Amino acid sequence: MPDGPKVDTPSAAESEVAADARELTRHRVVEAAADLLAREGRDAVTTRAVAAAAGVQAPAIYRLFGDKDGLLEAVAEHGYDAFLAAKHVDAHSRHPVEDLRAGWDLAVEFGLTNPELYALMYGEPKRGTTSAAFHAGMQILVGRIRRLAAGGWLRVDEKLAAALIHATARGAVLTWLSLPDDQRDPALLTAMRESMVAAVTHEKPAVQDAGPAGAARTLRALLPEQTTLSSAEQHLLGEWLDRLASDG
Amino acid sequence: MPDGPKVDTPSAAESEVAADARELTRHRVVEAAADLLAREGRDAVTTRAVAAAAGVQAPAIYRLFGDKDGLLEAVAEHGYDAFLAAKHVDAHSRHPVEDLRAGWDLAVEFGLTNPELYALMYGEPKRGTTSAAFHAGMQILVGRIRRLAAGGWLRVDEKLAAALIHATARGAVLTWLSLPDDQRDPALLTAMRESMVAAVTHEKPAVQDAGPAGAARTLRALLPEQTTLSSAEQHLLGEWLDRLASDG
DNA sequence: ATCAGGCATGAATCAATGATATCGCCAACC
DNA sequence: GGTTGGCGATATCATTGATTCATGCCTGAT
Repeated sequence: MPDGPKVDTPSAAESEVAADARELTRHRVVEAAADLLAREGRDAVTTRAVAAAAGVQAPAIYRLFGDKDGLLEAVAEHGYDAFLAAKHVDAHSRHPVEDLRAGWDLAVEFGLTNPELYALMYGEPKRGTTSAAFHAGMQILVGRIRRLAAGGWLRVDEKLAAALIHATARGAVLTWLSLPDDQRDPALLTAMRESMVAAVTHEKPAVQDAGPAGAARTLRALLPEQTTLSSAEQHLLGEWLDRLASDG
Repeated sequence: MPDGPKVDTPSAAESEVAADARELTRHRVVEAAADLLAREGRDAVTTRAVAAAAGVQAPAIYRLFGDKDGLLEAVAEHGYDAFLAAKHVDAHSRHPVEDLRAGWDLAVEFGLTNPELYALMYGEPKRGTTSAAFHAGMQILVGRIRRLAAGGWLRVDEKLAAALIHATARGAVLTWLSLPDDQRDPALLTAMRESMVAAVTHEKPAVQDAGPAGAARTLRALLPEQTTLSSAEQHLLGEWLDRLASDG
């Protein structure tokens, strides 16, 4: 059973130049594989073809990535990073809902720009759970969702919002890529996006006043309507909300 | 170059019993492959394993289906037909929009019930264009869309509606299957469905009144900023807010 | 400066798999 | 009854993922 790619262990006496060389060949192999994938499709990405394109021997791939799946994983991560680096995302926009749209568009654009890579990452369901690139992509959205929530725009749970954003983007991209060129209607993408925005956000923020105090005031007023907390919990919650409301 | 599966040609002199026998073995092979796929996953579906399970020789598969892709295509079509036959869809319901919901639910249920098969059919984008099962699945929705259009419920183009329905279902299923069991929230499916309904039809969405959930979500996101409560109080408050936020 | 050890290199190699070739038999058609 | 065509069966080829093994180099210690 292979231990996976060798990594620097604290006890290992490994020179830095060797580690650098290793990182260099690793990068070369990943780029060769990514190029092969984008240029000739997934079936062209064989260990032999990658090794030949990168100028290394076949066993080197297994030393570097453990197995072919490890290589593909590295390719996915590299492709995603490269795309994000090229787009230099501007973190803040005027409106959090606009940020949401921009984030969704970005995810979709990644799929449309790198169809083979996207199919690799999000085609087979099983890969989703373990992929590092999967979480990396989600993480970008989490920050925007948090700001939506802070502004009182979020219509649903944060986790549900993340799932909705991802699912709509995934369906939009895969469906788009499935369609022949002459049937690809850009309206599909905008419709999916706006549908997602409507599902995830309110038209008006649920809280008028900004900051924790404002949110606490709003929740305090609506507290009698809730049915999930016990009366004791509700009572204590009410006191805390009063303190928070008077804090600002 | 294989001509694909042999079919009855008008000029061919082929006895009916031979054709029946052919159909029988064909069916047996398809079922063996489908069983293998559902039971042991896609990687277990090798030509040898299928041939052994069906009690035929490996070359028989190629005589019947042309190549492995033809076999998988047949498996997809068979699986879809079998699912629809088992559900005996009632064609007409009281309301065309309800029909739309039912059709979407059906498509999603198919995916959740046959994850491996669904990944086979809708995982890789390229397969979508040529697959017969792909069009068969779409065709069922087209009828319902037509009735929506006849009733004046359709908000968008019929083709766009079909694409939207398919894309939302595809994203919902693949995302659902990607999530580990403990993170699968049924609300994702209903939210995706209602989002689709809102995008496709004129039915006005049930305006869920704000309620405490929205304010709870807002306060939850802003909780780290508050300075009034102790960390223990904040922790417990966070848990309550999570419960309130996911209530709506 | 010398030497021991580990690690990468390079070739060969294994096992699994998709896909065919070939041969013979049996049944159906003329 | 002869012939043709399809099917069963065995063997086989080519590709590909993955591994083994011996060799040699380079690092780091003595």
